Amino acid sequence: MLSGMPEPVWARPDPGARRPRYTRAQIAAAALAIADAEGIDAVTMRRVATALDAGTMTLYHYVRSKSDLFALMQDAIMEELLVPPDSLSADWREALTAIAHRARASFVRHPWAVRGIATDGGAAGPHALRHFEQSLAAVAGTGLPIADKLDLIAMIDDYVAGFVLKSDLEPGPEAIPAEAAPAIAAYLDEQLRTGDYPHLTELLGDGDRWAALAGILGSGPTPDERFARGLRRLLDGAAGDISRSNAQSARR
Amino acid sequence: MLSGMPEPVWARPDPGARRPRYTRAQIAAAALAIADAEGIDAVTMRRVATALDAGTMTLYHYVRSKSDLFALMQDAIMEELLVPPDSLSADWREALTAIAHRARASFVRHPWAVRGIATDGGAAGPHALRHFEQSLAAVAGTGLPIADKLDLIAMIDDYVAGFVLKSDLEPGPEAIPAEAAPAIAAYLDEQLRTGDYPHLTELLGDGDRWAALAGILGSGPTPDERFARGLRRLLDGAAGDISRSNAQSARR
DNA sequence: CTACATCGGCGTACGTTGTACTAGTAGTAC
DNA sequence: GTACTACTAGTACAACGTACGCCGATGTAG
Repeated sequence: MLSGMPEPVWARPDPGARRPRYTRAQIAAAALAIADAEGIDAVTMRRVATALDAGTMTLYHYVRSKSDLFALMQDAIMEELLVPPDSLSADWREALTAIAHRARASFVRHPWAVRGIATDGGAAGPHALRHFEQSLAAVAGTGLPIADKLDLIAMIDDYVAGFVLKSDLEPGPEAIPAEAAPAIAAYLDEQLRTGDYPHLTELLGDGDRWAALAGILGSGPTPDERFARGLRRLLDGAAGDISRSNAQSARR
Repeated sequence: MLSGMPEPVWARPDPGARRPRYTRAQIAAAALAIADAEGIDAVTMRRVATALDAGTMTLYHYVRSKSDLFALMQDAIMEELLVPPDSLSADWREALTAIAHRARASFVRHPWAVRGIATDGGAAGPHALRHFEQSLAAVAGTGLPIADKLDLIAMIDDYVAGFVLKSDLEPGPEAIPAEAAPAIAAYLDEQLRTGDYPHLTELLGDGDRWAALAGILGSGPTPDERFARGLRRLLDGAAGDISRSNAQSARR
């Protein structure tokens, strides 16, 4: 992802060079503002150009393609996702927890960024580098061999991405339009009546399945609690491995 | 997601009704074949219609929109992701592990399915229901209260999605075209020279950063091992919670 | 068998998208 | 001033999703 770089190189301008009217950062910021305000689908080349008061094709002197622009936007998100450097705890669990929470918050604020991760390389831009550096700093105190450190970092990143994608962004039953609910309820009843879903049937009971579902979902822990709990479990597991690993290397 | 249903209701055809030439399942299968062979971007309404030997607009008698077709494709994936019913272990850890591994394999085979999760509701189609039922069966033996069961299930789903998205699908350094490598290496060197990346510098050393990076990535555990390890950690954490929970309820 | 009613099939067309091509313009160095 | 070149941008095109509306096949009624 060469294009993840902040600016095209022009430290020594060629003779007769003309100063660009925009920076890549400006363009990314404009695209980001549109995405935040109207959704990622509203980000078209024409739209971004208009927002910048430029001709559409002018953008193509700053980005190679639309996915290039997208990579720029991703990197801007990676900046937002950085933890203020001084606030990073020396304790690796606290530090990783802080990083994870901040990352989740950023991705929830910009849902398209999560979905785009697999499309473009995520580790390319300079701010992604910084994020990685922060993660390295966080796990520095674990005493783990380097491969295990990287593994731990990746695991946290994976967990955050998965949680946001599946738990935070996946539309819940509340997103179902009211007029569609009866049809879905009938469909659910029909499926359950087949007898192929014993556990689901037990879960939802015999009465108003719709109300039962809402009740169960409403009574459980909040997403925040669930996120924290899952993270704690991962860190617990890692801590176990770490103490085992340290005990082993001390024994040697 | 009303449209997740397998067929439009026409048990009692209207007088003079004509029998449809296709089923929604056939259309989904055709779209899926294209997606697998040429990528999700190759799935256009025209392309799918051509594959079915139909006019483009004919599809719109079976699906309301393209995203509707997409939902159908998603549900087809959910079918592939089901564990053969009899092979589900009674041990909750084994059962969840089997489900997770199968899910990962399916998503890796069909990368677009992961990315689409947040776009359309994931829990809508009939096969998604079955997947949920299987998960419920898997955690039946935990003795957990229902809310915690659901939490555990969601946690596994989240982990799988995150791992596939970030670790399996994210293009690694090997995806970088050879001609771009020197430029990126130079950029990396430049960034490191700023001194803002002490841990990263330590990690990559002073010599050929590119080779160092490749060496580290190559020496670590394989993705399969990493997936299994993370899963084990999650389950370890959950097992700890379970034994605590059981001890507490026994004490009462 | 004929006539009718109905709905599946699909050709045409429109607005929108990303972006290739190309010509023009304006800022900088001499 | 002159020349160079990078920046700017208009036009154009292929491909997309899909609204609209006609046609004809097909099952039912008589």
